[in-house]
Amino acid sequence: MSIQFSKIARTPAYRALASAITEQILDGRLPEGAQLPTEAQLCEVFGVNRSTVREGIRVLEEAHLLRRESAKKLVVSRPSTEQTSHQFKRALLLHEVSCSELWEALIALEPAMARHAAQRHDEQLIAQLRDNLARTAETLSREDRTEDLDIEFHALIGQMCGNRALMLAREPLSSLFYPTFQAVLNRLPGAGLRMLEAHTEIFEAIREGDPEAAQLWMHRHIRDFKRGCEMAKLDMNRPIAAWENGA
Amino acid sequence: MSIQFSKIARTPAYRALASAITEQILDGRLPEGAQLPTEAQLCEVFGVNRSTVREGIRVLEEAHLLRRESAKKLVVSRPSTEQTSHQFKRALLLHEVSCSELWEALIALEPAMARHAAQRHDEQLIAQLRDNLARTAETLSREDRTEDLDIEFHALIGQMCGNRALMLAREPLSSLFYPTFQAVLNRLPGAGLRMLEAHTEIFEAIREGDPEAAQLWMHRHIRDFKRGCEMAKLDMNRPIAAWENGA
DNA sequence: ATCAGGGCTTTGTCGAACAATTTCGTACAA
DNA sequence: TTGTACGAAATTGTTCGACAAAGCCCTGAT
Repeated sequence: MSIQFSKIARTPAYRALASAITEQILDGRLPEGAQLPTEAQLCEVFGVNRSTVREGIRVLEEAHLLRRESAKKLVVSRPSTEQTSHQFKRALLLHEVSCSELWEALIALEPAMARHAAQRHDEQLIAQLRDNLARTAETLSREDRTEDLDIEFHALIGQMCGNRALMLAREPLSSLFYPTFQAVLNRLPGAGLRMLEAHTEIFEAIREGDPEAAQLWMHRHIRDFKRGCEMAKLDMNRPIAAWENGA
Repeated sequence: MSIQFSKIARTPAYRALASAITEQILDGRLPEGAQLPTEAQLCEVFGVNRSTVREGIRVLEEAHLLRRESAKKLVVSRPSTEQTSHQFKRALLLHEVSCSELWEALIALEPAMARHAAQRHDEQLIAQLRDNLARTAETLSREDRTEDLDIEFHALIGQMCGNRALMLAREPLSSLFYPTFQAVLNRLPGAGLRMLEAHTEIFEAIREGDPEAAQLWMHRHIRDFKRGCEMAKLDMNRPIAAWENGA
């Protein structure tokens, strides 16, 4: 019988350093906002050269576990919603996920979020929603950037439902849909008005604290959108593409 | 009137380098699998020192846009499902998202996925599901690692629905729920059997290609799980915690 | 006490070097 | 001609040392 050997794991020092710090962050020994030692001190602690330390820090910065607060203050951080959502978006983009895949995910999430939003009463967010509707009505007459207000409307509902897991999952999907929104609104004359009507119904349901109605109208709204895509002759099976303001 | 100045963006060279390469990857000039020049060549191209080049590469590696294929072969990569899902999980963990938030997201996603799964006919995945059920039945008598099989069952349905957006959103949520599954199964004697029954119904619906039934049973299954948490006296408002095998 | 200035610290970047390992090319053997 | 083994070159991971620029702190003058 022969002895079994497994491959020797050759971990570079910069990676070992990054892992060591990551571990301390994840188990709470390094809490959010804690300031890290200087590069020179890290050299001593880990017994490696500054170049190596710096490579390790790059890794952690990109993972958003560290960030620079000022030019020479490196602190422990937690990945922000935007950062996480940005990573998610990029992955979906590179995998060339199709519009229908996105849409199927949205129609699962958005109605649920509207439902939860209706169960909360946040006067400030209700006011923001009202304001959003007013601006939408106004821009409709000018045929101008309506899609931005659509995105905003749904984002506000996301905030209102107060569920970070849902928010984190929804935001990238919604934002990747932007070019499609744009296309539908441009090609279908009645789409903007129809959108405003649906938004209004959803808003009313949320304001009155009626989860069922909010969910139902949101479901209709999203379903309608797909119909809009079909009427605008958009190919839902084509992969989504990045749009200028953020990939 | 005074001239307005905006802050001068002082981008470090390693970051500029990372951005330049990222851009080329995102717009397709550097396709998946393409091999990058050596560090020395990158030094020449960008006119910076090798240390700087290396810091830039670390950034891209951590973003999973580059990976080492062999020790000295650096190729363009797209973030894998596991990598993206890992980032997502870590973010949810660090933000101390509560069990009920996770659950609300899952009950929005899982039934939709079961529905889509029932609309496909993948004999191989159906066979895998059948096998999973058999193993679940077997382990039930031994009270042994049933939670692993639960995770696997839902993952298989995720694969079956064939929607990568849904899969990417669901996987981290499900996996973060692991310790909770475990707790419920340990504390509630009948929970394992009840789970198996629900899985069986879902499986049958999918096998018969009945989307409505698949969705309905999955919904019941997830709803039941919350009930299980309540009966097991688990506090759903407590933040989720990492479990040993992967944070 | 407040403010300005100067010195120290720290980061970003550079250049050069070396060990270990991989890859390549070549010469040799079948 | 093909296959193989050896040696050389290339490449990465890492170290050391250095310097400019920018930020921070302390002190001294007002």
